[in-house]
Amino acid sequence: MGELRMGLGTRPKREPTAGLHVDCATVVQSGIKSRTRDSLAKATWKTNESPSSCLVRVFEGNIKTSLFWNAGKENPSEEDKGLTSSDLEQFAKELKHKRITLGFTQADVGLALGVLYGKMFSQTTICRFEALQLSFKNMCKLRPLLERWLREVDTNENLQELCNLEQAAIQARKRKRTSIENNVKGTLESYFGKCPKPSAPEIAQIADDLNLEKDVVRVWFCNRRQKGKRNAFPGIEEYDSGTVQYSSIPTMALHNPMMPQGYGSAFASTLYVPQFHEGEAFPQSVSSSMGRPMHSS
DNA sequence: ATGCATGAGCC
DNA sequence: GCTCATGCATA
Repeated sequence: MGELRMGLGTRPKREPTAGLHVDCATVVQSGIKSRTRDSLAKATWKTNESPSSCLVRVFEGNIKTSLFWNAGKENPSEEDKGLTSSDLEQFAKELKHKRITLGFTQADVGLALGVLYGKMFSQTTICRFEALQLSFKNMCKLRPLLERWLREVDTNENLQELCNLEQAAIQARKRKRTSIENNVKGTLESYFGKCPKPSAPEIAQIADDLNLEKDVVRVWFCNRRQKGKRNAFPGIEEYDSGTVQYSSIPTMALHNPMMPQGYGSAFASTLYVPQFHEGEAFPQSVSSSMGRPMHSS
């Protein structure tokens, strides 16, 4: 059961290299794999086989498909290369449309990727993919997998059951989440406006001022920077870390003359803009006039 | 849908 | 100690 937890219960470790500690050769020889997708799940589901043993088998199948995934990684031709942002934009729409049409949730899709290809993703990631809120590179990387799901989901009636199975194996993992008050967030934003990359002492100072833990502040800045780059599809950046010109947060994200045409509304709408609240560091007008036009779904 | 957190990889 | 990909937890 230890192995099972490793594969399905715990967060998948960063990709290929150390992710799978099971002897793949052994698994490959077991000859279990592809039948999984056809009838195994449905059959075992109804035959009283314990979920765990069934899952072990599903997992074994995954290992082989993950080999496929790993192999694909060495073939960058399809990744960053031929993909344009409008390709991605269109694909994301198609994905979402089909997903909804077929009655799948974002979580279902993430789970399905795990079941089918051995690389599971969370609802969060699928959501961000659909909303084009991942980095360009990340989008390119995920697209092939989702594309395959798009094609295979039609011919795979057992998918839903497999997903249900897998879901049952996911145990609740506890993690803390600090909640930062809105006014404090506003202050952090203003600090960020002056300096998006504070040094350790500066972080300590800020933490002290705001009565937060240093780590919380550090992570907040990391996340804030990442958010600024999240939609950094070629040509778009919220701020230029090289040319020190941070001073007025709101304005920098405002008009972006460099916005490539292909990005259109979807990208503009996902470009992050700080949200300020009443009585905070920055005038409401700036952020509210900017808003996020149409957030689908 | 999004905020805060984690961890691998890198400098 | 940072970036980046990713996800739990929650609004």
